[in-house]
Amino acid sequence: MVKLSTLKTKKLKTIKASNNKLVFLFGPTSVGKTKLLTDICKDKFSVINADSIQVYKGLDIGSAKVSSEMMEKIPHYLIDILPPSQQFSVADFIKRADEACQDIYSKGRIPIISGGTAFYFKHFLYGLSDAPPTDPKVREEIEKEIKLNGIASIYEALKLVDLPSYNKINPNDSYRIQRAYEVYKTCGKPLSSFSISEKPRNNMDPLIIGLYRDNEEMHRRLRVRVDLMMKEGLLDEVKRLIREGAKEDWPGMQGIGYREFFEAIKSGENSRSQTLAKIVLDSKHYAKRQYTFFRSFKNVNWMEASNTEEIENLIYSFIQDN
RNA sequence: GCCGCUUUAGCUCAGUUGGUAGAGCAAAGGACUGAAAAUCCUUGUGUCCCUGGUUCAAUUCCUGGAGGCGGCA
Repeated sequence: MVKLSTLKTKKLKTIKASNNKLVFLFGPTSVGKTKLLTDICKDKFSVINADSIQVYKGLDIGSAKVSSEMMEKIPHYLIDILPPSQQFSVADFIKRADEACQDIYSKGRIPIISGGTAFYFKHFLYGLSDAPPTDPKVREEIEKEIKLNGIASIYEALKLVDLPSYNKINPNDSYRIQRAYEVYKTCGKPLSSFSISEKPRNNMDPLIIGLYRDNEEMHRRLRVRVDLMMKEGLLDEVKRLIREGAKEDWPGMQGIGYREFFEAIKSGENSRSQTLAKIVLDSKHYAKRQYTFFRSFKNVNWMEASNTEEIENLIYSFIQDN
């Protein structure tokens, strides 16, 4: 880990033309990103984590975080930066990833952004709209309102102030209804009046690599991985977190491999093997959603994940090509 | 061996007072504007266990058989 605090005092230089190359490495959970990174030349690259759960301290086994040996070999950024009780957002990701890139370039290295959170990749590349960030007070108010009158009433309220969003968002999608309504309540402008750029930020020149594997193979890997997590002591990790005060609604606890234990405690009747099966199932569903999102990205070099040599060649020819 | 219940989608089960059937889960596909490991959308033909019978028509009623579960021996 590299400390970023010193960077804050420095003014961030605009990225030079020569300092605009970086690698995106993404793919669904368990496809083999971490394994691949261990094979890549240590001297030229530093890794920026783009995984919304691995940013949290103490969530090691369940999030399949890279080992500390691995982090010593290749510098890693955006890992273990927050306690799991604290909210992290795309905006935080972009800000810190930008800082990390500056630091990496200043050391003559090239950043590899690696992870499975498609939302982070998308907005790291294209940026965010000018819509206001979440105001916890406003969100709390809206949540109260939902409890009182139901999400349908918020949806109807949205119709009056932001018809395009109302039409776009499904009435059951409480998450997006809340966000759209929140934007209006915060700044008085509809969410639909803000747009996202279609061009990469900062003159960025990314090599975009998407990893995939055969479906059967993915399912096999997921099962093996969850078994391995148990052997490595996932249960003890969860017990430790609960002892330390972890609550179901902590942001970090919505991660797969953690939330299932809270579900099990709640229902009171799930056996160990049922909980494990649920973790595997949730992971499969997640991997599927990740594929769907990543597949919508443009200019992706889709590579079979076991094809290590070809992927390395691709990366090396990219950084040599000036 | 006898008695009762049961056999319908990959799984758990509804249902058809006789006109060839539908939920949940799974599976497959999709969306994604500061919580994204989140949130949400779309997609259901399956010898209705087998065999005869009654009927214009049987997955449904009746006979016989097979599998499962329970009880009594």
